[in-house]
Parts: sequence; structure tokens; C-alpha cells
Amino acid sequence: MGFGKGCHLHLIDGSAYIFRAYHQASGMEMKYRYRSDGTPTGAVQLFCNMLWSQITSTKRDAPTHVAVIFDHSSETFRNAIYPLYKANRPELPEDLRPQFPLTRDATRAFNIACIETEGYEADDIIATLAARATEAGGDVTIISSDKDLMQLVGPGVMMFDPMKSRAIGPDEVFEKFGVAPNRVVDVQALSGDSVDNVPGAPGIGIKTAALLIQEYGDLDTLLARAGEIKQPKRRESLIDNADQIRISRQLVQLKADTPLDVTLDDLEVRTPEPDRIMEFLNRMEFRTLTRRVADSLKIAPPAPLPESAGTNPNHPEPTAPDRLPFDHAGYEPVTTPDALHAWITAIRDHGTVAVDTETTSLDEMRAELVGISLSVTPGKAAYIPLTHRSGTDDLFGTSQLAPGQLPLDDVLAALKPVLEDPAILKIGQNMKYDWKIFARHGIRITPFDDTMLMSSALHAGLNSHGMDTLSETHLGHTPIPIKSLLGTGKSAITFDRVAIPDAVKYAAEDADITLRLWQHFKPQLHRAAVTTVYETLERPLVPVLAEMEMAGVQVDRDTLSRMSNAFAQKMAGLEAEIQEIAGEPFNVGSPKQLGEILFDRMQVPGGAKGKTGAYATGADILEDITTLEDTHPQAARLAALVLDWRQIAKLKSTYTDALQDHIHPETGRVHTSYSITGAVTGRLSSTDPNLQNIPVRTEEGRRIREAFVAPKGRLLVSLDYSQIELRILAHIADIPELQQAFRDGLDIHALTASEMFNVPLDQMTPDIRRQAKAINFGVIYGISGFGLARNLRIPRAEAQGFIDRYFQRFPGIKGYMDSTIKDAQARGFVTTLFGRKIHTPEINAKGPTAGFAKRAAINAPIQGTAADVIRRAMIRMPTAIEGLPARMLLQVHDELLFEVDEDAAPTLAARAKEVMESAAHPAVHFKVPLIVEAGQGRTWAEAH
DNA sequence: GCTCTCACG
DNA sequence: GACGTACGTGAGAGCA
Repeated sequence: MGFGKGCHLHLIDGSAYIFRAYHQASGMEMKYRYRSDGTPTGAVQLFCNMLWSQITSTKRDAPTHVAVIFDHSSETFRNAIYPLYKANRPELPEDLRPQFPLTRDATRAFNIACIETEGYEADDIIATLAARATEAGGDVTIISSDKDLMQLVGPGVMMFDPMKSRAIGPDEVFEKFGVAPNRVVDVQALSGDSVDNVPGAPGIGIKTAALLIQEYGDLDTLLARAGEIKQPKRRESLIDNADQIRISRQLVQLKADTPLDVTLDDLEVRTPEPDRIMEFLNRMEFRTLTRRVADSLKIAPPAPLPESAGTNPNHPEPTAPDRLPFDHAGYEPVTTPDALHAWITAIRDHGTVAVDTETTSLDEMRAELVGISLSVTPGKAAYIPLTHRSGTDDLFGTSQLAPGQLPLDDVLAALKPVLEDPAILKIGQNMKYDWKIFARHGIRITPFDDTMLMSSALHAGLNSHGMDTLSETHLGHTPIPIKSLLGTGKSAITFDRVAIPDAVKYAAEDADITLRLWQHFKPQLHRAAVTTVYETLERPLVPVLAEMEMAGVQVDRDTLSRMSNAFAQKMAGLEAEIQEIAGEPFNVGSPKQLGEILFDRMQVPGGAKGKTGAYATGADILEDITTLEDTHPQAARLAALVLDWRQIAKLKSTYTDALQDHIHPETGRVHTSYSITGAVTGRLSSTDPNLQNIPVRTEEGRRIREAFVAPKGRLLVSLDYSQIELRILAHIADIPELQQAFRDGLDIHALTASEMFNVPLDQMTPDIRRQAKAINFGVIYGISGFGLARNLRIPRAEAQGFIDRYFQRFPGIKGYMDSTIKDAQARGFVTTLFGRKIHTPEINAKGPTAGFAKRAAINAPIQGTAADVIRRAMIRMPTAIEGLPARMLLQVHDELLFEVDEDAAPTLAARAKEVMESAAHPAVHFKVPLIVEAGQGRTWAEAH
């Protein structure tokens, strides 16, 4: 059948696709994936994944025909018109360049047409094919984020932006250029393009160009009538540069008559030839994709090629055990006492064992132990099934233990001496989890190593540290997905329902991987100079956090429940009022519906649509609307009511309701889980529930903390560091005035205000102090004029003036910022005062990404050093408060919360304060004192 | 599953 | 000349 009506041609802009793959690879930790000969392949792999899902898509708009179009070379007919065309293109990133030819190979291997024509750009070929396809009556989707292609959008032609995963139609084009697609060329000709080096008309940007074209209809009319333009600058620019503008139009106008030696019919989607695609994928060492494609083509995957020797610039040469293939034949179930004892003997012989537990839940406080896996030699591992259930339930919905398992208590009794033996090193991946599981069975694992924490000490900022990522990155092996055993969603089963032979493969593999990762990381810690970080800031935190999590905090259900009811009533009242004003019932919780009411129905000006096409209705925007009493009184009232409603709704759903579900049925307390590697800076994060974001800033919200209580006869004691990040900034950036202010115990924001605005301290006003405070925080966050302006709601120029004055007054700050960025650019990471490394892989990026990376790089040493300080305090705390009837319950970044018998509260507070204030010693002596403030009470609200 | 919004330091 | 921005998190609700 020839190409025609009903056919759908996908034209993939090769460069756009590669860039998309490259950026996604960076975000997904695959940027640092290399073939064993050292060739970077992360972007190629994602490129292949995307191609494969394109041609196997079963969606309604799946392509019947597809082509990938590449630029042939940088010299095109446009250079004949204007020699400087595209002379400003930035250099390709070094690790992307070698991947370009590989993506052409990939396209051919997938049996997809790969088109390039000498002297023409990919964009012209795309224009030509799109024109031919629409003439023949078919539909076209152009997959690209290049704005130069937007002129092609029209009947039968859509674009899809792979960077943002969104469709681009006439509306989106209008949003971007302010004109319909057929006038885009005119706007571009006027505004020019610095990246492509299209000159355009000086002083005229897209906004102005769109206005002019809207007014005059098209470019030729505009140029002919340029003399009528009122604004002198615009008029002169157009008259003086008319030729240059016409040349610009030639540059941006795509040619729809490029010579091609393919026909549309040649582009039909075809199944890849098995030999060719397998050879390619195998050569690239894409093991998972090779398997997936082989499965789909119903052929056997080829044996992996022997890995050639080569060097990987980012990760050291794998050691021998890493290269051992993963083979399930090395994994055995342990179901007899003899087999168990043979393993225990082997562990004692080696002195090192990787341990992993399988349980019924990710929540350690509710998880039941199902089995244990062990490994002492790479490639060999055991799984001890303990409480797997047989497949069928009886009449009462309960099930029998599956046969052939050793009794749980016997196995634990046999393993306890090993797990607690000071001469045997236990290795785990995320050991806090297993530590808690064993602790609930009376076993305290010691000593241990944790591969997740090793990875964090080595590679924070480069990749996350879950087992799947680590295995893929460092061992080149994709572990069996847990989903393949448990399923997903509602029909998911728990691990005790997994058939034992399947469990053996999965669980033993985990222990095997953990052992291999340990062997891989261990020698790297020293080379990267992070042994101290790992041994003093990461590993010792495990038992401390485990004990805190197991202790939990008492939360009073009745208090929460009463609040919930009160909130529900208040919300109902507000809702009625809101809908009354709106004049129609709508879902107040839907930002989309609210936006339509405010900006369409009520005609509030300034509605801005985000990338999804919905109006933004965040709190700052609603607050602005509340000030429109004069022009839009109804909307102003509505916005104020919605703000109230939002606050209550948040408190109810996230706190008073959800928190009740987290009260443990047996302990009656709430047990959070801290993630040690959750934040790149070294901060902890808290989940299930998050107890680090309990409200405090508003009066209403703070009342939630009344539900956090001490048991009878006990008190909660809260200690928090005062201004720790600013103190650290004063030290690191070495600002004598700020240091002295902290030594003198002055109000630091008032002092800043006084220095900046030349206002004596005794004449300080709250408003001036507020502005200085915002600047102080801004500095910690990597200040920008834009950000400060938005925060303070002042003109951008004014905000920039503040910043300039701040830098002038405290020159050390600018010095710190500049040297930190330089450091990051040269080394790829920044460090805290205690040696923690935070990698900054995007720091040399082009465009807005670099801005993000720079600000993050400025912030990381400050936030990270503060995180290190409180970690040191927490690690010392159990010893310091030993013997007191007290325990540490929670950490909230700069605060520690304790529970203590009433009469011991003063002693506890004094000791804990001392530990916290001296936590940096002896490693670091700050030039400013660290000050800790204490509070106590029956509830967290009182104690804070 | 993604986006928006909002709670904390 | 415009881009799109304060740093670091986690969770619930709406919506496709």
C-alpha cells in the first residue's frame, strides 16, 4: 500500500533526539555509563530505548512510517547566503560527540530510514518530507524541540517536543511566537537568533516582532510601510536593516524542495532484521535492551561478547569479581541444618559476609521476616527461606507455612553469634533496614559496612544509591526486578507469597550484588579521600537512627481527630462561600478549575499559563489577587477565601488525617523512617510519615504540634541550632563583621540591615530588617537579582542594587561564591568543611541549567556543613546521655527532639546542648560560636 | 504516573 | 536579548 490517507509519518529530528537522550541520561545517572572499551554510551542507550518504543508503540497515533533525519555536515546552502550562519554554535560536550555516529548506526540497526543530504540541514529535509506527506493526504508528527521547525505546524502537521514531552500545535506556536505558524518565519527574520547567528533587526526581540507582524500582517508589508512606525528606535532599525532582515528570512525559511533519494513508501515501519539488531545491541553491551528486543522478536539473545580491556574515565577498571557473570546456578536454597552450618563455617572462614533480609513490607516496624540471604564469594549465595506461605488459603483466609523451611527461631539462634561477632564484618545495602529487622528479633548487628553509604560518600550528586542503580552502574548488571515477583498495584503480593525457587534467585542475587559492590567500593574510599566521611559521618549514624525510628514519638489520636472534625466544618463553610461568589459549583481543590473561574470567568488580568496549559494559582499569585479590591472585588474576596481553604485542606489531609494512619497499632506511636542518602548535601530526609515538615510557621498549623506529646511523667525537650547556616557562611566566607556580630550575640539580620542601609541599630525598623533577612537567606541560596526581587516583591533593578551593595560591604561573600564555582568547574564537586563531597555534574552545562548548578554549588558546602555538624552531635549523643532516662526521637535539620523523665529534663538539656555546641570539635574550630537554644514541655508545641 | 501546590529547614 | 531562577526535601490531590 502506498503512502496516503490514514498513514502517519513520524519525522524524528536526530539531533533533538540525541540531546534529549543525553540530558535524560544525565538526569538518570546514565551519563556515566561506558562500554567496556571506555566509549560513553548512556545517550545512545536511551536513544535506542526511545526508537524501540516508537516503532513498537500500539497507541492510536503510532507511526506507520518513520524516519530519523540528521544534519550531514555543518556547511549548507545557508552559508553561501550568510557565511556566519551558525558560527556561534557551542561546542558539543566531550562525552556526547563520540555518541553521534553510534546513533546513526543504531537507527540503521533498527531498520529505520536514516536520512541526510549534503548541503542541506535536517530541518529542510523534514520540511520536504512533511510537505510530501501532507500532499499525499497523510498525517505528520515532527519529533523535535527546535523552534525553527515550528513554521511547519499546520493542517496535518504537529510537533512533539521530546525534551518536555508535550505536543506542539498552532496554540503552542502562538504562545511562543505570538503569531500563527505561517508567520513564524517573519517573526524570526525580525528577532534573529543568537545561537544560529541569524542577525535579524537589532533591538527587536520576539515580543516586539510579534506585535509588528500582528499589526501589519506580514513582513513584506511591514518593511514597505516601516516609515509609519511611531517608535523611532523600531522604525530606524527596520529601515536601516531591511536587507539584513530579508537575508535573515532566507536563513530561517525552510526549503521544502530538498532533493531526496527516498520515497515516502521507503519509510514504512519495518521489523528489524534479527541478526543486525542483535549484533549492534550486543556490541554496545546493552544487556537489558538486547534481551527485551530478542524477546519481542522471539529469538534467543546472543551470548555477550568477551569484554575487551579498556579504561573508564569515571569509574575505575572493574576488579576481577565484577566481571564474573551473574548466574543463578551459583545460588542455593538452605533448608537443612547441615547446609546452614556449612554456611556458618564458611562465613567464619572468610570473616566477611553480605547479608540481606526479605520481608513482607518496606515499613521496618511492620515488616515480618520471610527469609535471609548470604554471600561470602562473588557468584555464590544462599537463601534461607523461613516463613514463606503455601499457595492456597484455607477457608479463613489464612495460609500454611510452605513445607521444607527451617524454623525461624532456630535459624536466628544459629546466626546471632555470627551477626554479633566483632571479628566478622557484615555487609549490607541500606543496612539500617536489616539492622532494624534483626533488632526486632533481639540481634544487634556489629560490625558492618553499608554499600549504599559507601556510594553516597563517593558519588553524592552523580547518581542515587539504590541497589538497582549501583548494580547497573558499577557491575553492568540489571537485577531481577522485584515487580516481576510481586506484581504491582492492587494485585501485588507480599514476599512470603513468592514461590521459594523464585525467591532464591532474587534474594541470593541481592546478596551477591551487595558483596560485589562492596569489593568494588572498598578500595575507592581511600583513593577518593572519603574514608573519614564514610566512617565518621555515614556509617555510625545507622544504629543511632535505627534506635530513634524504633522509639517513635507519641502522637495523640484524639487531638488529631478533634482537629480534623473542626477543619472539615470550616472547609465546608468556606467552600459554600467560595462557590457563592464564583456563581457555580466547582472543585475548590482543582487549580485548573480555580484558574478558569478567576482568569476566564472573572476576567482577572495577568493570568499566566504554565507548560501544561493550566493557569498558575499558587499562594503568591492568589495573594496578589487579594489586593485587587478596587478593580476586581469579587475575585479578591474569592482569592482570600481560597487561601484560607487551602491552608485548612493541607493541614487536614497531610497532617490531622494522614498522621492518624501512621500511629502504630502496637506501640501507639508514630515511627518515621530517615533516609541517610536522601539529600545530596548530607541532610537527612524523613518519610512515611515525613516528620520534618510538621507545621510551625502559622498559628493554626502550629497547633498540630500539640498532638505530639510526652507520655505521663515525661517531657519533650527540643534543642535547635540558632542561625547555623549563617554562622557557617560567616566562617567559610570569612566575613569579620559577621563573625564579630555572632561573637557579640547581636541580631544578625539587624546588623546586616544596619551595614547595608546605613541605619543605626537603635533606629532599625522591622521592614528594613526583613529585607536584610531576605538578603542573608538569598546569599545562602546563591542569590540572584530575579529571585530576591520576587521574594521581596520589589523591582528587579532595586534587588540587584541590594545585592551589589551587599557584595561591596562584605567582599568575602563574592569571593566565596566565585571560588566555589571555580572549584566545582575544575573538579566536578564541592566539599563541606568535614570533607563530604557533593558532585556538580551540570556545572559546565550551557543555558539555564548552569544557573541551577551554580546556585546549588554555592549552597551545598553551607547546607552540607550544617548537616555534618548535627550528624556528629547525633552520633555522640547516645554515649553522652547514657544512664539518663531519656531518648532521642527526632531530627529536623537543625533541631533534635528528646523525650525524658520530668526530673531529668534539666540534666538532659544541659548535656545535649554541650554535645551540639561542640559537635564540630576537634575536626573543625569555627571562628564563630555555635549556639543551641532549648525548650521543654508536655507537647512539641510547648517545647519548640 | 505526572503536575501542582504547600508543609518544613 | 531572552531564557527562567532563589537552596534542600516529601506528600496529597487532581487529572489524564
